[in-house]
Amino acid sequence: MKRKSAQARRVEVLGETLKQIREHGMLTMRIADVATAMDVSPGLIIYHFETKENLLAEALQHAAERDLLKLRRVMREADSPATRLMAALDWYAPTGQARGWQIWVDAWSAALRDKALSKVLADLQDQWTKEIAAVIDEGVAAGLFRVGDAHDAATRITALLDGLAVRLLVHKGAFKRDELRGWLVGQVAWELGTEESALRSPEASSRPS
Amino acid sequence: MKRKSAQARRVEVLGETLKQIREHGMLTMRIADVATAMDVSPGLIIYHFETKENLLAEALQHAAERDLLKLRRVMREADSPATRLMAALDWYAPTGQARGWQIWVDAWSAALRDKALSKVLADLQDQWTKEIAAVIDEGVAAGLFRVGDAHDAATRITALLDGLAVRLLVHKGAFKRDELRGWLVGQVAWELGTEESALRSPEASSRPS
DNA sequence: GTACAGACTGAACCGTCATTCAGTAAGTAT
DNA sequence: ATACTTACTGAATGACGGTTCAGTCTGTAC
Repeated sequence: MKRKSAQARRVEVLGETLKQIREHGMLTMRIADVATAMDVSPGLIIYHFETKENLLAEALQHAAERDLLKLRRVMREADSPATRLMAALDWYAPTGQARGWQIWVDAWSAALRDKALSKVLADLQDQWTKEIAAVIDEGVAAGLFRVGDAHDAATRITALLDGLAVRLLVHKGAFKRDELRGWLVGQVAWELGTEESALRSPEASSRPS
Repeated sequence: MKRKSAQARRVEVLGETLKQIREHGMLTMRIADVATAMDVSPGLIIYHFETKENLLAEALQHAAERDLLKLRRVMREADSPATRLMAALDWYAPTGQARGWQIWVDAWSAALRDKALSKVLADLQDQWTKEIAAVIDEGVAAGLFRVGDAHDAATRITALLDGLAVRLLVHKGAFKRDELRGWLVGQVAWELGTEESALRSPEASSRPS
């Protein structure tokens, strides 16, 4: 078998662990499955992570960091506050089988009884909200948005998205994905005192002339 | 030991199961603990419910029915559409240790991999949304509210509440409980085209003269 | 090439439950 | 009283799966 540096192996294990969490759930996922999928022995996982609990915590942390990096990349690619904001929300919103979302719902539940996980989630939420609040502030500074408190508005907007996402996960037929999109646009327009047309689609506002 | 009718015993077991779920989580809760708490043998639980999976599904169903009854009772006690709506939302909102909420977050997570649970949750969500939509319609008929689609508005309002509740569960210090209340009032006022003062507090609108 | 560190194996171990089952006893009908 | 149903016991069972550990192997340093 191939040998790898501890660092590289750990990252590899974390990735496979996240896959297994998505497939089998955070608590019901088995170390043996992670090992099998990597064509490696169960002992190796414990060798690198000590305990399953530890593995899960590090996997979540890893996923959180990955998501935050991705969020920043997504936002960097848009060129105005309005498009940046919508790009972030569109990425956050559940799409397809909502791969990413399942992990966070599992995590919410597990975090109810695990302080370490709870900390990871709280930090993630804070970062997310701050990123969104920053774009809003940017829009306010540019005279595009009007808002009482950017951080509060960011909290409400992302909370609405969380709530709608969960509904869709639990009950696929509750509403359509583009209804969700439309509601989100309406909410943002209201929160930020701007025109829906400025948010409606990436194209619409990236060609303002 | 006391013998009871199967019916009575089942209800008793379901109640204790819900307590154990709140304390230890849906998946990690043990049948032995339910039995011990009831001063009864583990075999009894299986005797009445066949399997743990079955027990959990029935417990959730039981909780859902309990909550719906409670919701209707809460709403019946208020006397105008505005107070009825806010009474429902206030009861739904997480308070104190958010006892009720933990179960539903666990359930969301478990439902990702279990069709039976998923069905229970989907039905519960539908019922909830319909109840809220009905009050909104009532308000519209009375000329108090103005809204595009009552069911959609109800979905958005309850989704926002779900999202905010989860945030509070995960990160207690994210915001204050009365901030949540305030945001909710603002959202409802906007959705329904009414005055915040009509919703602000139960007293305010139950003494309209 | 020799030595060493540290990645890795995989079989065995062991605690933890859900579930089984043979038996007991409390109600009920006759 | 007698027979019968059905709630209930509690010790045994068996599967599952995280963790251990003694030993192997591989890359690297000298």
